Amino acid sequence: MIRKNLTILRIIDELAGSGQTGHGILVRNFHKGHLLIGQGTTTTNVFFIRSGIVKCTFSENNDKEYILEFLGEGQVLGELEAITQAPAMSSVRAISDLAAYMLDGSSFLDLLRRNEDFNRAMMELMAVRLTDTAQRSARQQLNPLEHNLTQLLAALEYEKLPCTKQELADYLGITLRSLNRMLKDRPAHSHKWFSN
Amino acid sequence: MIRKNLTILRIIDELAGSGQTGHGILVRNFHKGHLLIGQGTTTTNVFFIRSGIVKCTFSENNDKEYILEFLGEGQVLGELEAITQAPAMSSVRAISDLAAYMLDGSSFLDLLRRNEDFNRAMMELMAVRLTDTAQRSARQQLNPLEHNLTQLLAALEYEKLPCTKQELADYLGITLRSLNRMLKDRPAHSHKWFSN
DNA sequence: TTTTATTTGGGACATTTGTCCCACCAGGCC
DNA sequence: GGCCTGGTGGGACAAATGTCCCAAATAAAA
Repeated sequence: MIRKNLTILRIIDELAGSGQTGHGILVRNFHKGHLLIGQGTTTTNVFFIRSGIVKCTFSENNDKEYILEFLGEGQVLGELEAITQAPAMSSVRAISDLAAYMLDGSSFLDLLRRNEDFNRAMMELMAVRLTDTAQRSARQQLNPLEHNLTQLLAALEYEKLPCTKQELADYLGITLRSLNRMLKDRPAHSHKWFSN
Repeated sequence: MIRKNLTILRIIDELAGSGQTGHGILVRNFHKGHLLIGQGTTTTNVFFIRSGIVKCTFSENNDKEYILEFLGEGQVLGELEAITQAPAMSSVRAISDLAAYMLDGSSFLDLLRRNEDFNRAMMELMAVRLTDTAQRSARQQLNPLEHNLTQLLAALEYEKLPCTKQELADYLGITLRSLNRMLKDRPAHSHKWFSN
């Protein structure tokens, strides 16, 4: 549900600590709600989450928005844009206070080229993301909402994701109204997941 | 619509031709309908399409199936499984006669490690696939079907994809009945896209 | 050619989902 | 307190989608 990647985090931790320059890796803090990347804009930075959670969203008619994924500890932001040299495909916003490493795109590409372990780790990260993204997309189409909702609620029970109902609906790709309806008609389940 | 990647194809073409061994790269032909990778099975091979088209599908209750993407010239199959060492996340089936390069997983990983150009090209390929997959997923949720259908038909007009209506429906994540309905109620458009 | 599947096209009805609208509650602010 | 704003919960109706079922056209097999 909330994607993480401790391998990458460990590598970056070490790199940031070593050498005087820390390989151009900075540490920055952002407060909840801060927009790290705006869909369609040209970002030059790559981030690595130390702590906190962000949501990646995509919108088209800009009235509705779809949540692609929630990223947590060790996850990378802006790599796709750095690699393809294209404007950001999605927006990324902190939904909790955030601590992250930050470095510019060219340094990131350098790292990819020179550090074999890092290269390997990024390759795996992208492969996993790709399978996860594809699977979620497929499941969302194949199963009735009822089923997807059940899965989601189960995942949320121990992930304490600080998000609103609207965000849950956006994640499921449905309207808030539909979400409420399903929660209501749900057999005697405790939806006390909203610990926020 | 049909993903391709000439850069990769060029690299593999050269590799396959050089050296006596051709770096362990074989050329194989498959006929339409052949299953190259079965969801859930453990594949050890990686393929590079020389010509022809395949469809990648995912199914859960195995009665319905969702089409993740159509891959053509230069595209790679089985890389995700080789990289993550996990069983195949989707099935891949030829929907036209096919010619492809083939090599085993460990050779592929070697290539990734030793050949910088190849590494770079694969990195880009995965990044592009990731953005495309995510975007398609998002669009499918955000827009009404009517809109998605229009897009799809437009793409098909010059891509002459040899697939059935059922497959189109599977790609859109809807039932065949729904697809027919939309095609019928469609303003005076010529859906003569079925040149097959 | 006859027979058998596969593919395609659609009617009728049940279900699901969206849209519009209203109401309640809690926290921050004047 | 009163006043806003954002999050929440749900009624009523319209629109979209699925399910079941049947029929014609086309392709494949005998």
